[in-house]
Amino acid sequence: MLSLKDLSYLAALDEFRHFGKAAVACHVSQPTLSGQLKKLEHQLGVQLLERGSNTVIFTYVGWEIVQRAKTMVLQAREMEELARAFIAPLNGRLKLAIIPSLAPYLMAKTGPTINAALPQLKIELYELETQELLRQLKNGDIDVGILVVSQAQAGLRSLSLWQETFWLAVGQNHEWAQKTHVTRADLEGTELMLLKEGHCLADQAQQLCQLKSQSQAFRGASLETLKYMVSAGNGATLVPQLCMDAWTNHGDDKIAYIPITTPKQAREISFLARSGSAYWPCVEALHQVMSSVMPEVSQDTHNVPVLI
Amino acid sequence: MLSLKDLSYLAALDEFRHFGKAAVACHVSQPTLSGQLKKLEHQLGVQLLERGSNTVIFTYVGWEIVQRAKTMVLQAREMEELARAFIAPLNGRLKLAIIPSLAPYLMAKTGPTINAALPQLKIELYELETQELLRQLKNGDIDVGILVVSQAQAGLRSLSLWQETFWLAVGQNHEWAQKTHVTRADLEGTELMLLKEGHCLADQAQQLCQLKSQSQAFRGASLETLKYMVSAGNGATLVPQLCMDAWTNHGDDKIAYIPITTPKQAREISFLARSGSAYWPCVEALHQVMSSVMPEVSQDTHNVPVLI
DNA sequence: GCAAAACAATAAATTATTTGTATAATCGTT
DNA sequence: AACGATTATACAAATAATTTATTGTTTTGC
Repeated sequence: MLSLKDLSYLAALDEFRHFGKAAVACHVSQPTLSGQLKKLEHQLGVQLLERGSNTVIFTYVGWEIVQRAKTMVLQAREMEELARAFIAPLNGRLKLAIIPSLAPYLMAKTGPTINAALPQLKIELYELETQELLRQLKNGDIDVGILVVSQAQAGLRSLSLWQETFWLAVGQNHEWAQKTHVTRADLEGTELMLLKEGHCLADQAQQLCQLKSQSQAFRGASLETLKYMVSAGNGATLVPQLCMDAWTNHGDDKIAYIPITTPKQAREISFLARSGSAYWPCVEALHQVMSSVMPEVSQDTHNVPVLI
Repeated sequence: MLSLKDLSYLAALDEFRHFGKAAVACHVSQPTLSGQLKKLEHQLGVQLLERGSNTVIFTYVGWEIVQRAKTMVLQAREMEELARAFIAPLNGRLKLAIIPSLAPYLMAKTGPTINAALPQLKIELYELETQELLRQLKNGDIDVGILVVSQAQAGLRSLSLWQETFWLAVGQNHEWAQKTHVTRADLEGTELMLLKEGHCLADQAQQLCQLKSQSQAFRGASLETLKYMVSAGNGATLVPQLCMDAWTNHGDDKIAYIPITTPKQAREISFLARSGSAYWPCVEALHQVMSSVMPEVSQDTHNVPVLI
C-alpha cells in the first residue's frame, strides 16, 4: 500500500528538484529519500522521474502523481490539525438528549450558566423519550442523556443530578385550588391528565396514584398542552418542579400548584453516558455546572421512595 | 507521520463496526488492526473510538477523521489507477519539438500515419529553434526533439531519421529558372534570401554558399514567407526537400525548384532525447513510424558532407 | 585535459515498525 | 456463576525504513 511518507518525499523532490535538499527538508538522509522514491515507482509500476546527475525531471505521469501527492499530504496535515483542535476535552461536540418533561425547563434554567462555564463545548440537544434515548445512547447516536434512571443499565454509567419533586396543578376554580397541600392518599384513585404513553412522567404519575391502567380520555402531547388544559379548568395534572418554577416565573396565576406531602414525592434525575465514553470528562464538567444551578433539595425529599 | 494503511483500517472499522470483521477485510489479524488503530489515536492525540465488547462507536472527532480517511484512501486508489493507465509505454503523453523549417512539412507528411500506428500516444507538438529546443529538451520541458544535430550533446541520445536534400527555389522569371541543376560552385557568393537568425536553415544555407557573414537585407520569419517572396520574383532561396514537396504538391508552379548537384547537399534530421528518458520506447516507436513514411534517400546523398 | 566537487545510486548494518500467535481481560447473556 | 463474543496485551518473528560509508557519474574549474 502507498505510503503518505513516500508521497511527501515525492512532493519535496518536486519542490527542490534536488534529492539532497529534499531529503534535508524531510529530515531524512539522501539515500532514504532516493530509495523510497524508487520503491514508490516500483509500487506504481511507472517511472516518475528522469534522474540526471544535475537534473530531476518529472515524467508526465510523475507530474500527475505529484500533484495528487501534494493534495494528499496536505489533507493529512489538515487531519492532524483537526485532531489537535479536539485534544482539549471540553472543546468537543457533545450530543445531549433530555427527556421531554425536563428538557425545555432544564435547559432554560441551566443553559446560560453552561455557556458561560464551558464556552468551547458545543452541545447538540435532543429531546427523546426514555426508551429511544437509551437506544440512541447505547448505539452512539447521542453521547449523554439526562433522564430518570429506573435501573442500572448495562454498559452505561450514571451521575445523579437532582431529585425533582412533583406538584399537583389544578385550575383556579378547581375544588382543590385552595388546598395548602395534598397527600399521597388524596391522589390515589384520582383521575389526572397525563402525557402520552412513552413519557416517563406519565408512568411516574400513574405509580403515584396507584392507577392500574391508563383509561384516560385525554393524554397530552406535552406539559405545555396540559398547562392550557388545566388553566381552562379541565381537571388536574402532576407537574415536576422545574416545570412549575418556569410557569410561576411567568406570572401565570390561573393555575394553583399544590405541594404533595406525606410523603413528599420525587423523581431522581441523572446523567447517563456509556461506560467507555470519551466524553466522560465532558459529562462530569457538565454535571458539575448544572448541579451548581439546581435548587437545593429540601431535607424532606432525601430518601423518599424514588419513582421509576 | 500518518499512514494510509492505518487510515484504511479505520475506514474498514467504520464500515463493519467490528474489529474482527474489519481485520478480515483488511487481510490482517484482529490484534494488528486493534494495535494500529490505537497507535493512530495516539498519533492524533484524540480518542477516535469508544470500544465496548459489543459495540464500536466513533467519537465526534473520530467521525470527522474517518470521513477524511475514506476520501484519502480513495484518492490513493485513484492514484494507483492513474499509474496503471500509464504502464503501457505508448499510452503516455509525449512533448515533441521540431525545428520550424521542418515542423509543418514533417507533421503534414507523417501525422496521419503516426495517429494510425500509435493511436494511444498523445503528442504535444512544439515548434522551436535549435538552441531553445536543446535547452527545453535538457530541462524536461519537452521530451523529444527533431532537428539537425551538429554535434553530440551531453546527456542526450540521438536517432537518425533522414537526410534531407536542399533545393534552390527561384521565381519563374529568374535567370536560373530554366536550369536543370546548379552546382555548389554556382551558389558560392550568391545572395540568397534566408530565414531569421536562429533558424538552423539559415546557417546551413550560409555554410553552403560560403558566405562569411549575413549582410542580407531581407530575412524571412518563415519558409512560407520566403515562398511568397520568391514567387514574386524577388531572388532565390534554399529550401529543404520536404518543404519543396509540400509546395509542389499544391500545384504551385510560379516557383522553379532546381536540384543542387556536384555534390548533392543535405542536412541530417535526427531525433534527440535525454539519455535516461522514460519515453525512449516511445521515441523509438515514433522514429520507426516516421522512417517508414520518409522518402527514400537517394544513393547520391549517402556520405555527402553533412551540414550543421 | 585533469583534478575536484557535486550529486545520486548502492551496499551493508542497524533500527523501527508492523504483524501474527497465543493469551488475557471485559462485558453481556444465559 | 459460567459461557460466548469481542477486544486488548505480550512477545516473538518478519518486514520495512533508515543511516553511514562508499561508489559511479557528471559537471565544473583550473
